[in-house]
Amino acid sequence: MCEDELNCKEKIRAIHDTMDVLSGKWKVSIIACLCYQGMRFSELLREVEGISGRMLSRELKDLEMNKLIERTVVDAKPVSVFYKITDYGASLKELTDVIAEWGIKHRAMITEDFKKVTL
Amino acid sequence: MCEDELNCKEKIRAIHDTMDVLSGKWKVSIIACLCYQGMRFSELLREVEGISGRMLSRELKDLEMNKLIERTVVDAKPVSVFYKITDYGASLKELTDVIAEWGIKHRAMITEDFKKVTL
DNA sequence: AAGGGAGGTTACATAAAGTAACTTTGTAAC
DNA sequence: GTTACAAAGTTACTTTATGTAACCTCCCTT
Repeated sequence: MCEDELNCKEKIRAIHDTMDVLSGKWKVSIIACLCYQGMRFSELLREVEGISGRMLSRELKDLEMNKLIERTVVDAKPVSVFYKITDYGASLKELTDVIAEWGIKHRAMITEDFKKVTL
Repeated sequence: MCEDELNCKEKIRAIHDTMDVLSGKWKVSIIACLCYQGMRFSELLREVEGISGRMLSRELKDLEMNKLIERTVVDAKPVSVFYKITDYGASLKELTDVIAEWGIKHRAMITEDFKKVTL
């Protein structure tokens, strides 16, 4: 499956397929976070800055349905819930890396522009 | 700037930075499309399946404001408007490639699963 | 002069996301 | 023993984003 063979419409269909699974502004972040290590609901809430409990709850359900993450209820004294990436979910790591890399370059560029304007 | 040095929060911030620019479900597709070749409004409308004129118009404005694409009015007999990717926008090509590649693998997997269920 | 394409915009309707308060179970603090 | 607080959500309500359809102007063809 050579990427160069893709024509424009095929590529756009493939992009839509990915976007359907990763819809919304939080899923990529959650996946990236769980690629570092599995963690609990409240830990995710702290790591994924800005997300609300309501959205995190929904997004985790979606991701679980798509078999990208796994939910385990840990029967400890105060019951806790552990989320971890599946092998399939881990196949998105390259995607999160590339997105993060661009974000870093972009921030650097914006910061440069800002300096120029204020000099 | 080595990606391995990124901790979880830094990576998530970088992802948010990218997502802010690429917000909504159409921008990645539009960028991918214009990475193939510049084209007119009506051509984009045909290539990016499912998008409405209203959304295409908005998304193109956003992308132009972020200097990812360039808008040129061609003073032909019926005036036409040409959109092309900027050098900066072209820096997103790898991102669109990776997203498209995952979409292809994902579709293949879904199709496999479907076969198993219906056998 | 009627119809159609190009490049949009406007008004209205629905879906997704954000905010804040509330629940339940359990543990620790006063 | 009764606040008080954490975990993991849910519910009700508000705001924003997206979708649908009709409409507009300019020019061209039939």
